Amino acid sequence: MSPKHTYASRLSPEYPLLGLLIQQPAHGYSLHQRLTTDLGQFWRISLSQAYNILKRLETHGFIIGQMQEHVGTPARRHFEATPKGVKRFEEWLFTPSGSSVRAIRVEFLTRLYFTLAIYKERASHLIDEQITENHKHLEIIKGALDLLPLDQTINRLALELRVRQLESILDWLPQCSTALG
Amino acid sequence: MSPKHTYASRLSPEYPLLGLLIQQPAHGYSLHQRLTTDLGQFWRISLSQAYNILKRLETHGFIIGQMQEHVGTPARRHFEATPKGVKRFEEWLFTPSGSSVRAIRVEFLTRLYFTLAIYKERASHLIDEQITENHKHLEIIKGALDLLPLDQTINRLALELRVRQLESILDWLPQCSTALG
DNA sequence: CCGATATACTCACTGAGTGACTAGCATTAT
DNA sequence: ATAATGCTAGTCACTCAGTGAGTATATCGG
Repeated sequence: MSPKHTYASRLSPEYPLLGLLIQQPAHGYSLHQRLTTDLGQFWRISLSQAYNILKRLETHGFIIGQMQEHVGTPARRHFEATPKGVKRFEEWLFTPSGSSVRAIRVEFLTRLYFTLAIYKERASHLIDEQITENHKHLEIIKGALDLLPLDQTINRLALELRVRQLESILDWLPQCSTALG
Repeated sequence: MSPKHTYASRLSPEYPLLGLLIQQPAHGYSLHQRLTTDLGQFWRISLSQAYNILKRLETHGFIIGQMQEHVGTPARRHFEATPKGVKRFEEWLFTPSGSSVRAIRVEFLTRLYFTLAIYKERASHLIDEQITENHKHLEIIKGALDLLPLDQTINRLALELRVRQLESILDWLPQCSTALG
């Protein structure tokens, strides 16, 4: 009955949606609105995709939805997270973000948002953790670049770009601390 | 018979695969190997995904594959691009890359690789075009940042990161010109 | 009363990406 | 000699990502 595998990567839009639902139960439409206003600079999903994800979260038992017979408005389903859903969300929230550029932009910022909202005292630790993680990652990339033959022009350019990107992230991360106070 | 829509975005792995096939016909396995060695720092797809894409390219008529009865080795299919496939690839190659971070890392570098390999004289134009495109994009992001209320903490952080990322790309782009000589 | 816009959601689809599986051949270790 | 390992070559069935068209009601200005 229940799906065998659940592939959803840590960057999946299912996590911000689940997190918002934990903060406040809602129906699909308003949930999507909250996502596009509160996290709109790094989460942009269509309304229908939001509904797709809600459907999946429900079949996995992470949320439950019930019809709300509010007279005068179109029928709508009110969703809230189950304990299982809360557990899933918190497990995600407490596992370190990847250090790829995309992971920082999307995964780390999302985790920072919810950490600030729910577990504010952990936020500064989250940032520090990410800084050391990125330093490590930067060294690895630099090492790979050293090993790459000089005639691998395009691959070298790609790595040099990643080095610059990671350095600029490391410049930016301390700025996140200003969001704490 | 033929599919109604073809959504494949400009960042789709179908383009590097198609491009490599145009350069040199091959069977799936060796094609995948070429991708992971020649473009491996920005294209990482699994073998089965490569086969998925080859299958799609074939049903769309962009490539054709025929069994190769080479005795002594397992049966394998030899693919080559059709004129329709070449047309599709070149249309993609000549439309400007997006200026998102991901588009630069993946789409622009891929286009640069094939431009250097096939139309070397266009490469410097490609780079200049991308530089002006990114300058424009940077101004747009900066404008959006100015308009964003100060209390939109997370969204502002996201935009500030994008500004830094775009600036570091603009530092990096001139370096690509060294690949020309 | 009419049309535009906002609310609220469904459906069918293409495309991205994974992981388990099959199978032949070659090399290496025992 | 043979058993184990690993490379070559590919298939299959699946989940997840994301789009676009379509449905239907409510609200509000003119």
